Amino acid sequence: MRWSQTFIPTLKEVPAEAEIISHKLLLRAGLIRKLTGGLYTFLPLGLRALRKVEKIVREEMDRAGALEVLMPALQPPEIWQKSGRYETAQGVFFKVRDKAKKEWVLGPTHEEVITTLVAGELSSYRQLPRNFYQVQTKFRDEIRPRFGLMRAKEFLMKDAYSFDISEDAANVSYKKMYDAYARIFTRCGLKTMAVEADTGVIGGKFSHEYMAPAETGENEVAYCDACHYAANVEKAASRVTLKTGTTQALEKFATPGVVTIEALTKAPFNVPADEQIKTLVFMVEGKTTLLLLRGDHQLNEAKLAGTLGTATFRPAEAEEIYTALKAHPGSLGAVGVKDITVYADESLRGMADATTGANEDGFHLRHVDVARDIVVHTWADLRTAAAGEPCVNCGQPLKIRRAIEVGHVFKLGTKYSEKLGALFLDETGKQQPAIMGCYGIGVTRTLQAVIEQCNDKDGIVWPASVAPYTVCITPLSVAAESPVMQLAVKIYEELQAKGVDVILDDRDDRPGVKFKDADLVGFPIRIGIGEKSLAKGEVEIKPRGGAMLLVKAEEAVSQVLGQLA
RNA sequence: CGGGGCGUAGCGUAGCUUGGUAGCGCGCUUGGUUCGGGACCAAGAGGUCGUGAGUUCAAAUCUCACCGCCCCGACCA
Repeated sequence: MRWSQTFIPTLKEVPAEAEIISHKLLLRAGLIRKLTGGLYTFLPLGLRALRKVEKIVREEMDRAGALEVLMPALQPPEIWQKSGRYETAQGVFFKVRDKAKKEWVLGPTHEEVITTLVAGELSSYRQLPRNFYQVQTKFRDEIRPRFGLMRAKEFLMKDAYSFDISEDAANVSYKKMYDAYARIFTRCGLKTMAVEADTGVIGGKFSHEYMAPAETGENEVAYCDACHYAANVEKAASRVTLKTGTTQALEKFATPGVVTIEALTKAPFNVPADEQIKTLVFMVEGKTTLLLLRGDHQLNEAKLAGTLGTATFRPAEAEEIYTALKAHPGSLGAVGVKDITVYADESLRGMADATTGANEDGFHLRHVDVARDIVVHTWADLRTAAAGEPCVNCGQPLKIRRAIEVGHVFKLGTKYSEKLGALFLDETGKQQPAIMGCYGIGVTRTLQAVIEQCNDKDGIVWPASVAPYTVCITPLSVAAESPVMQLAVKIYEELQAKGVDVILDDRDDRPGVKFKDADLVGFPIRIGIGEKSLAKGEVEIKPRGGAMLLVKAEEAVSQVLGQLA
């Protein structure tokens, strides 16, 4: 491609709408343009890079034995009613109506469609396992689209769905996808880590997320360098360091005006936060519920949802709290509480000599022995793991870093196959629901994650595998009869003949403009051809972010091919 | 939806407090000089100042409503 014949609208200045580096570079390098919030047009260069990510995804999915299909983006609400997600996924749908006023939904995901297909087409264990995938536009009415392609209303996703006859077989399918994902991201030049994840509203038994570490990521990952434990903080566990003390008689003491953990740590009380019990009041499906945590710990709502088996809960209002405990927040406790369900975090098990609210405004209790003084209905892991806490596996301190979720693999089980009738006959002639897995990669998000990880002060530094063009030839004179341009065209044609994606910057611009643009867009290799070096029979080969190499003109093509190999 | 910020030419912005001819840089057009890291000179084109009401002799500027965008939180690939 000749630069003058394509469309690469680079920007010197950063559009005000962009906050993070990858979003700025997507706009500045002329890869995308915004139509409106959360909706973007891919320009020729951006589309080329996107297609390269897609190609890698397809190759690895095919290699893993998945079969490509293409499902409708427009879906009937009936299948969502069948699965039960018409209600639970309510918030994400874009809905449309046809001429007859019938409602349709734009697909946010395709479990319902694929399971309906399989229900009709597969009926014997002999036909399984099967794994279908597609690369398709998804529509989600995101609460808050942001960061360009990172979270958009419409985005390109690779989704795959596996169907198996047994748990063991399903685990094999899961592992295949898990491994394929690692290869996909590695080939895209993206550093990722697979972490244990919460399954959320999709449901299912377990899942892993592929996380691309980046300061601007929307997720936090807890991980251990010593044993390679890694989990989304929504899911991450840490070991408990037991705080025990001597058991003495309960004692109520006055704490006028003290309504925070923090205040109680100060003089004259001096009670360390990790010796306090934090009492939270939640309304769980309409029922008042107490949650107990150590004073220095934070509630993890994803874990709470998992423990409760429902996501229908909220912090109680002030009046509800007073009605239940006859005290206001800051003086709450669970000592002596009856008739209210109490959930306690594991870190409190066996705790003694603790301090907690007395359920009387202005008073706390000390010398609390949890086992002796509090009736706990359910013990569970309810706290958010924090950096420095001991790893559940090996006890070494956990670290926490931010990351971008680029892929997610789920072991689903039979939730959808049962509801939508994806049943098969086993060897004994017995009807069984297929065991499913589902697997997603945000293709557009992956592209942006690559840019977020691969850039410097001058622009993008593309991995060759996903660069829109791998080589940019920059002749400093573009007059057709000039030796510089003639050599440029010759090298251009030779590289094209070798199947290299090459762009020839034939614009009649000053060298500085061309160099800056090439750096901004970030082509992996730039071949500079100017009169000075050509006088010595040499051309410049400049890897993006690497050192320039002077080579004989006739060796340029083989040099470049060697570098790309 | 809650909290915060912002809408002025394709992009980045000044002007708004204290109402009175809409300004600058980049980009764009034409001509000339330049030509190895975002050139220079000259002449131009381009604006319903987000929209609608209101106050006023007069509104980018003051008031109200609405719309849109960005950031923080809940959601997710």
